[in-house]
Amino acid sequence: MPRPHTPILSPARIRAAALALVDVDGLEALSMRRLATELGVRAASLYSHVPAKDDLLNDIANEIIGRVDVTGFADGWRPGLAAWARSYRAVLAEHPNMVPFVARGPARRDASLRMADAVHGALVGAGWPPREATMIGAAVKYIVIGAATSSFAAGFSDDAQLYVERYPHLNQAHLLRQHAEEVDNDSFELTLEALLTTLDAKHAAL
Amino acid sequence: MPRPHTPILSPARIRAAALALVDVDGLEALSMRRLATELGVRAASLYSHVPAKDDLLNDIANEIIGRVDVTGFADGWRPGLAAWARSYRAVLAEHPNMVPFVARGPARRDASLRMADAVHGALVGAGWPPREATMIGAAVKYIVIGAATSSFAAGFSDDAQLYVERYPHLNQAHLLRQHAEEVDNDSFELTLEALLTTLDAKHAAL
DNA sequence: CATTAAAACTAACAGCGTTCGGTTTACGCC
DNA sequence: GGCGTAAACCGAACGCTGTTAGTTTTAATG
Repeated sequence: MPRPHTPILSPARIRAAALALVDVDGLEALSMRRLATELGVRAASLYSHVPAKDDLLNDIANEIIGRVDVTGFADGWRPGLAAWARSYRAVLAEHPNMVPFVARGPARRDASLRMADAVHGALVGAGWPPREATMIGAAVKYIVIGAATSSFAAGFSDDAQLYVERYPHLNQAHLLRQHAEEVDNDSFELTLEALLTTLDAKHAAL
Repeated sequence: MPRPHTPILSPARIRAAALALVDVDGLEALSMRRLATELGVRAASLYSHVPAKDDLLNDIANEIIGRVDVTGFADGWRPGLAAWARSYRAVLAEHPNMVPFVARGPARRDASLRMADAVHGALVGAGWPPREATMIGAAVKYIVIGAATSSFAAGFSDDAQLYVERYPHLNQAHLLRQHAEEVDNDSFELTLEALLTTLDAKHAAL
């Protein structure tokens, strides 16, 4: 196939197809050949638009992080933190298969730095010492990344018998999957609220 | 090479070599051929002792989780939680390159289930309702996994110029790497203490 | 209209996980 | 003590992977 009238490929189109593939079939299902097939093209053609698979994934991760909302800090550091954390988690939850990749090498990516810059700036502006601000940003990130990576309940089996025998205290564990989303959400909120409450006290004592 | 006088390989020796390789060169550097070379053997020979690469990694992950100490609950639920969380984090910190793998598919692995069973049992035994106990276990896991995966400060560059220009609030970020361990530790402790303090209040109100 | 460059292609390389079948030798059994 | 079995290792191969080189066709540019 020669050069077509209008280009079949573009970086944006490749990213979109790759993300769709990852969302549906998982990160390990993404191969350049399969991605090319999905786009009606051969693998080598992708390299006219994307330097390498890793760069492609990095660009996608950047795009995802860029969707995190940090505008909530206009209402103060506390509502700002809460809104940021929930938006962060929601954005990751839309692409759970990308989370392992997004969680790695956090800085360096422009969107991550912009986000960190906005958060740090808002906290320092609200009176937090820089070092505290750094720790607060890290703490929220831990909770969000942890909640996004290890969606707790999802890993359990539905098979009741498996647990009753060897793990007596987990005798209700087979029910977890049905309430997974709710349990995960409540656990996240519990952790986040705990942090915010502690920070409230700390900020008042500044 | 024929059958040797004393076997060169064993599952335990293979696991040890694989973990050493991952620790030194990263998860993606682990290939069956390279692992075999490290053991003075050819790749095919490994399959007499290990069903597949994925099973090997799962066994290693299981071994790692098995080292987490849950005996602290003998002193009560609060010191127990604190000791468990710190041990959990310390165990993961010894093998940071394994964390992405360990964090996936949390249950199913025997050691993970034993750990969850011990924690859940201790919490329920201390008067926490089962649902709260589940959430508390999940919350601690979030914090530990989050702290272990996204060692916050490590991702920043040492190049000051990079930050000053485009991310004004991160103008001290280039110093982070030098204090990375300390910042990470303090952030983890901050989050954990926040959770424990909130749980204290909740437990008193039961 | 000639030239350049873009966008796709085919073919290939090295490395991957894994399987098959073969060779040699240690071990259990009579 | 000899023998059969199976353990332990090996070479070769399959189909997959990311990536590169070189080629072909055509759109865009002077």
